[in-house]
Amino acid sequence: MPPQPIPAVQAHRYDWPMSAPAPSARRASSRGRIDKRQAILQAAFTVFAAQGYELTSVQEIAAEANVAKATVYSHLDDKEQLFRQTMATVAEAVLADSLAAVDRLRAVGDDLRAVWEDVADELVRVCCDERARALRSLAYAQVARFPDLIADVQGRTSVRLAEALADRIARLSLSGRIRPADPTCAAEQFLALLTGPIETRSRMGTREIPAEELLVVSRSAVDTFLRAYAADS
Amino acid sequence: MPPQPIPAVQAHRYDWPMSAPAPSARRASSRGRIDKRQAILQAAFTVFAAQGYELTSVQEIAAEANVAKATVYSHLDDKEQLFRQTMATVAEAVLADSLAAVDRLRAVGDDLRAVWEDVADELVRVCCDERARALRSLAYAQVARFPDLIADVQGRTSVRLAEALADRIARLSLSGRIRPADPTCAAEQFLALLTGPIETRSRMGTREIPAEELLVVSRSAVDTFLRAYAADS
Amino acid sequence: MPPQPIPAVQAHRYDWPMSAPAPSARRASSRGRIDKRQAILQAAFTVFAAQGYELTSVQEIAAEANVAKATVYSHLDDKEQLFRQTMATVAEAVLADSLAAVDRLRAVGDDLRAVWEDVADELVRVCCDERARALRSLAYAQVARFPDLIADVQGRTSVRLAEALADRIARLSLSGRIRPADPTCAAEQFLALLTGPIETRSRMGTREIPAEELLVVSRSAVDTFLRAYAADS
Amino acid sequence: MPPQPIPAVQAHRYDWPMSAPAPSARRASSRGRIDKRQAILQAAFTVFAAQGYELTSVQEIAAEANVAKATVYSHLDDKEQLFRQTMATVAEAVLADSLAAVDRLRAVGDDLRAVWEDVADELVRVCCDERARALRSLAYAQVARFPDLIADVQGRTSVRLAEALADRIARLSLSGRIRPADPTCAAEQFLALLTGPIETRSRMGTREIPAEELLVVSRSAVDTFLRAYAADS
DNA sequence: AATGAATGAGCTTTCATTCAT
DNA sequence: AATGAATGAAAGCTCATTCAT
Repeated sequence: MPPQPIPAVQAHRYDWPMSAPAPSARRASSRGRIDKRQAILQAAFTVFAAQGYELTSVQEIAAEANVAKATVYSHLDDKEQLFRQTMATVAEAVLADSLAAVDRLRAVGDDLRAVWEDVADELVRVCCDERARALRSLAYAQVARFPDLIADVQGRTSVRLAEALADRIARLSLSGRIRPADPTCAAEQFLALLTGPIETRSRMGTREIPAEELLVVSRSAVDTFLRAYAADS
Repeated sequence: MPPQPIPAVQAHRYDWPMSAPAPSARRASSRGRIDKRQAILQAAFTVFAAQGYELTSVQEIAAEANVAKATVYSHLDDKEQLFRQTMATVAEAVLADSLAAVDRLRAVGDDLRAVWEDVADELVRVCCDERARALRSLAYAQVARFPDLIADVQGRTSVRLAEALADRIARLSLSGRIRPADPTCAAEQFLALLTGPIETRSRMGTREIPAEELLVVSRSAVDTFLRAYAADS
Repeated sequence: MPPQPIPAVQAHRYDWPMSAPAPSARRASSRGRIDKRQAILQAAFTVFAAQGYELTSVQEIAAEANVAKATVYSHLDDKEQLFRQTMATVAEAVLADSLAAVDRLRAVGDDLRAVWEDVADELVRVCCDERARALRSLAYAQVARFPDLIADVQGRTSVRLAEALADRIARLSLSGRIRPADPTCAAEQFLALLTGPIETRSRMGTREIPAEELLVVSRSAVDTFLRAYAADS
Repeated sequence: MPPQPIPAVQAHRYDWPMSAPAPSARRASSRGRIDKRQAILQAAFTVFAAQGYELTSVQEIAAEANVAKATVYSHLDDKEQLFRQTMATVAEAVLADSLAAVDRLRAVGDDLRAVWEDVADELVRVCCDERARALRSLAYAQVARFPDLIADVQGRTSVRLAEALADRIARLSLSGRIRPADPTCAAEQFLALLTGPIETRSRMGTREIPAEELLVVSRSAVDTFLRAYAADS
């Protein structure tokens, strides 16, 4: 009888691009080791996202990554480090996508509303993304166990996102498209108008939000935001 | 040597009023049993709030409630029910406070802004309340384990709160103080403007928000809300 | 929430006649107490028989007897005494029935075989009786826990039955119907021929033996017994 | 201070030969694992036999096998499987011995009685064997908890033994040494004549039967059996 | 470097038993 | 006498982690 035949977890699998070093820079064996570490981290996020931190055993992660349990420990110190590394890696990836959405505000044409709607739609897409939702959910869930982790994850995501958005708003303010106001506060409110209703309506990810409902939320957010912050034309 | 000398948990203690039946309605012994059940639920919330569901052992709850572990099991079926009952009870209490805040919108005087600021301040107080924060946090954290619980808790708190708020907004709309708009959407946005920034700034409750910062958030929320929804005077 | 609402056990219920004292000999209240003790013992045997000693909780017995758990303890010292008393009481009842069957050998007519077949059938009936089977089964099952109990139960049943049977055989031997042989040994063998195959075929009571199969066993036992022990006519 | 200093169980220790695979067929490490599994099963039988299923804790089995409790669980799924595997393994071993005894009937010389006495003595030896007794006793005792186990154990022991014996009787019948009769019934009765009195006299294993008493039982069984079944010479 | 095997520590849950009313 | 309530003690089981191969 094989000792622990853990079945593979039924869940989304998350693969993300790594900032891969140049292939020639490292020997093949070293490369293989990095690949395995990579595989373990991805497996870890897949399983953590599906089951949460506590309900996930290291055994399950090892099975998902097709390695032995001890191999996981040879790459990451313990379950805590495994979790932290996983979260950091995913947070980085989510942030990149979010920033890309905000960057669309760098080129604002005549139609101010159109651009904001575009950004809002894109951010909604990122917010509803399984990966982003799982990331937030995991971070929130572990506040009691790893109180510092939340700052870390939020620092890498919401905060930097809000800052980037505030930058755009400041520029729009200078160019007279947005009325004079604290850009940080405005950015914070825009994100709140967008994500707040979505979190509520999705019941923290346990309910699927229909596309048209998402659109309503997105449009309403932009509408309220522009009513409050658009410069009087 | 007592076998399990669990030290008392260092944490806030939460006592909430129960909808107490008339004292004469029950015999003393029955009353005593209810009191003990009450004590167990309060102890449970105290410890759960401080440590989270998984890190909390039933033993610790028993110690906090000054009863034997088996006594806990004689009142609540198992750890899961203990958690659910605790959450339900606290959610009810939080909801009552929130609704009281919103009720202030029933009597709106000349100064529309003044009333909304009053409501906002009161809701912020409830939002930053340790008890409410812990409730949300615990619910979020257990999405993976008890997916239905989140709907239950949100149903008893955010959703009913938003409905009550929407009712007020609808009346204000009819009386011409708020411009015609979907009251549900408006209520949802008002709450998002209030709680979103607070959750972010408090780092999900791991950081204390200074009073003046809270005031800024509250005032900004009202300002944006009224800019977007106040009837053109 | 009532603490332990144990559902009644789905099982045969065993009521047996008690050697009732004369009604006038005791006060009514005392009579009630005896009745309750009686009810507890019967309930105990019902539940023990259905579930075995270990899987039966005192709570279940109390529920079956419609009394509180503590009441059981006020009548019987502890679970062990409860079990022993129950077993002794039932053993007495079973023995009475068995002895009645053997008594039919007191009046042997011309047809020796007919009488033995009658006795065999009657004993088979007692052997397959749920009550007798449960008694043996419970005693066997607790050899490890109560090693002396088995002697007690066997002493009150098989041994005294074998003795009674040996008495009859001795008389038949004297009267020339049975060949000279050790009556004890003969009695023992007759019972073995009867009960051995039945225990095996019933898989210790887990399988129902069809009536015709029982008849075969019974007839075969008598046949073999008479071939070995009937006097040469 | 070790937390669980379980003392070793005072009891017979049962080692039985395993159908060992060729040593070269497996790697040393795998061999080691099998050895340990073997040790655990033997320890389990030792402790189960001494204390019964319910009074035996997995902890005690682990101690007897000189492994940690968790190691037991890594080899066998849970206490139930541990018990079933143990019983199956021992049943197989007991059966082998019993069949060997019956095989002596393949070569019947002139003296029919002598062969049967030889077989009877050998079977009595197997029946009184601590190991066989414990096996039956454990199976009987767990009828309530594992109703199917009894069929399994009896299937592997009594039933197959009776069949083998019936085969021999059939051949003896064909060769005219045993009178024409149902061989199955005859086999069943022979075993009943042998084991019935022994179980009764040994008080289900709680009393040691003196050697001369065993001889009486054995001789009487053969005598009665041959009187009933030997062909008229 | 990778892994099979083993383990220490801990947690949930049950239950016989006692005690105050 | 009867009972609701409370509890001490123990058992089954899991899992993160280590170590020899």
